[in-house]
Amino acid sequence: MTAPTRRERLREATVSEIKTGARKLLVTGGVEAVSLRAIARDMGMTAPAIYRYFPSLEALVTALAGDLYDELRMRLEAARDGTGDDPVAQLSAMSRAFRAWSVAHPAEFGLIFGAPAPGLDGFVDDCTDPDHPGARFGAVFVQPLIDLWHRSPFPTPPRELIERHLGGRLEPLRQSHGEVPIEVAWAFLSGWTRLWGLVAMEVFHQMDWAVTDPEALFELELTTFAAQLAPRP
Amino acid sequence: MTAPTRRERLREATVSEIKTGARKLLVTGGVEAVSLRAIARDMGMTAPAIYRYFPSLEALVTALAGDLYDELRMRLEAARDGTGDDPVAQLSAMSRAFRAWSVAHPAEFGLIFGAPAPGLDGFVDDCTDPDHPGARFGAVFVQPLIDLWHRSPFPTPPRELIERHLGGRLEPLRQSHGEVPIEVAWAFLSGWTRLWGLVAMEVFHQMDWAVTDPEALFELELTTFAAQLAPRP
DNA sequence: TGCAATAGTTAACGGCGTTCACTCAAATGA
DNA sequence: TCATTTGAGTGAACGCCGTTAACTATTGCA
Repeated sequence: MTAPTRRERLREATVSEIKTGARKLLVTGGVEAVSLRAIARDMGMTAPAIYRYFPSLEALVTALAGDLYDELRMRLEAARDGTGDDPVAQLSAMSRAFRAWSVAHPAEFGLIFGAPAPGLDGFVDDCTDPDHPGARFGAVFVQPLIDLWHRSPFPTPPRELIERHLGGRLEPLRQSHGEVPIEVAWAFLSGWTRLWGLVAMEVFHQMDWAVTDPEALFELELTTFAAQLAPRP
Repeated sequence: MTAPTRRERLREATVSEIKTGARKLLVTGGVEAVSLRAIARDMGMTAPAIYRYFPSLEALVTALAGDLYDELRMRLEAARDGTGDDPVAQLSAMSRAFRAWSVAHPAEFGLIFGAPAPGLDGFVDDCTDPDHPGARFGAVFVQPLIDLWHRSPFPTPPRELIERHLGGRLEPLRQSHGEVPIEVAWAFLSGWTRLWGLVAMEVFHQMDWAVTDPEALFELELTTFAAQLAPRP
């Protein structure tokens, strides 16, 4: 581990300048506005120069997506750490932070959570690797659920029903977290799906036709979902 | 209302040939593979000719999206009509049909339910119009829920909680269906969000890292959700 | 028969990703 | 110190793309 040379520092700076330019284009014009020529133009360079840093536009977008996962994950961790040690409160804070970031950054949300561009399939497929930014992100929700389960088990569908449907099909999830009770695995999947669906529908404007204040619906759903995590009677 | 002239018939045929070509490209290469030049090439035409039928590529894609909404809605209606008159059974059948179509047509799903392309914002915004294909689609789920509610009310969050959060914010939904009890409006939003989220996560490969058999998870969620629609004890 | 509308063409403009051959400055090593 | 290698960046080119403009040929109708 040696100190970075001058060249490495310059290179690093250029890489992040490219990413910054790409993100600016992403925000202002959507993913299809991200072009090597536009990035280079904004940097006072020519497009082929970027190939010294990324092998293709697609690779650049993939790298950007990874950064966005990390940024979002850190927001959630901050929200969690800024809350007491009640798992339900932590999960609520994380859910609000997730929605807040997503609503504030719709283009970025669309990039990492929307329909995968044909070329990005490789990126999302590799999510099986626990070091993948996407997997690291998802994992943030698992630990509080495990804590909550051990503290006061919440109601779930009957264990044998979960077993029957998901029995051997959760290896990926369990591998990344060691001992995950199957009820917790179910709760994670069910809860993350609901959270993601609610936020994605808002960000993608899929419920404008029915609701004028998506945040109100979000808070209502969060309230009822948190109530379902209360200990069984 | 007069019979279509010969010219109108030819024009109609060309329009649908264009759409067919566009869909083929959508399926094989994703939305970004849909190009006027490729469509025209496949038809033995030149690209500018398409401008006699659609004012822009974006307009063509928007028209295609409308067709897809209609196609999907008709699948759901067929599933509903092929089931008895038990609303819960109808809703289950419709949910399965929704997942089946979506999984079988990921590119089409991505077009109508994914991140709206910057230019398509107008399309999704106009969903407020009840004649919009998207609104007509969503409406299919509402009637069975109303029937069910009148037959045997299902458990919901306390009415005053719904009122407080969603009180005046459901005009669009209520306008399109006249008398919709607020509990039904909540159930629709909550249920549709869960269904959409679950299917979208599968189609967008957002849960490959955790689950190997998405259909199993879907059936489990469907089972538990249907159970929640049982009459209150 | 003649006129107007329609469907199609070619050519062109500017933008895009990407490749190739090239230049020039910076780091390296004898 | 000086030659050499490495790396960053340029400009031209290829083949895509959407879109516009000017133009031609055909169809339908009065």
